Amino acid sequence: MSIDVAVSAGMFRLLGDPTRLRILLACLDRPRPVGEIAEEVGVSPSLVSHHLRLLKGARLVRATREARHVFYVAADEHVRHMLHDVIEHAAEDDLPNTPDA
Amino acid sequence: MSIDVAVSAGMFRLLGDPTRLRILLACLDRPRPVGEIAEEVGVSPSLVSHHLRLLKGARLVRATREARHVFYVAADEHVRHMLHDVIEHAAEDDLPNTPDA
DNA sequence: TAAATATATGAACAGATGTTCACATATACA
DNA sequence: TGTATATGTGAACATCTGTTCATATATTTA
Repeated sequence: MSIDVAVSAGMFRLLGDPTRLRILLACLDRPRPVGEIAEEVGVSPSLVSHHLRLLKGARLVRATREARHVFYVAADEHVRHMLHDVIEHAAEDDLPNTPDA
Repeated sequence: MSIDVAVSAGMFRLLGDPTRLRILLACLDRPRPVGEIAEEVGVSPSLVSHHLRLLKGARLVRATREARHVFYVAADEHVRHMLHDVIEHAAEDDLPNTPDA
């Protein structure tokens, strides 16, 4: 009945790389081909492919082949919601109440 | 107006280590002293201290000194909510629909 | 089949990261 | 002050991880 910390930490670790997080954000709302993601994020298609493989392995994205292109999307609403949530937290400006250094 | 990906990724990276995640979970609901956390997680107080410093630096926990002990708690409801959310996602059993390897 | 486009993969390297250990600091009490 | 308890810190080390580069696979069209 205990929480599977390893699995949760694994997910967090994947989201912990800025490049990989940008890649996931790039295909958060609609399916997008690897090349397009690579352009938007500003890295090589090869690197995007590497990262997408990890994200797919963790079920954070789904892949769909269509002709020469492979489209990737965030796996489900849960992923979208989670991402939205943390981004919101990160967006909070530094509060003035920081008592101790 | 763009998302601060670096900050979000930084938070995720911190949560991405199993030991550190366990430490945060140990003081998620109520303030707890370092030694107690160390015992529960099963690691040295030194290591707990190292990790708590990082968590504190990211405002994921708050520290309160009380006599010889220093109590740590999850910083706010946002952190608690976020953690709860992802753990829930991780708890989802492997779905049977895994089309392609 | 051959060529072109799109994506995937493996090896290799540099840099980051978690852990340990020894020691330092802080607080309380005799 | 001196001792005991609780926590913090720095260096050192082994391991992990992101990135690059070359190359392989897949798909379409000529």
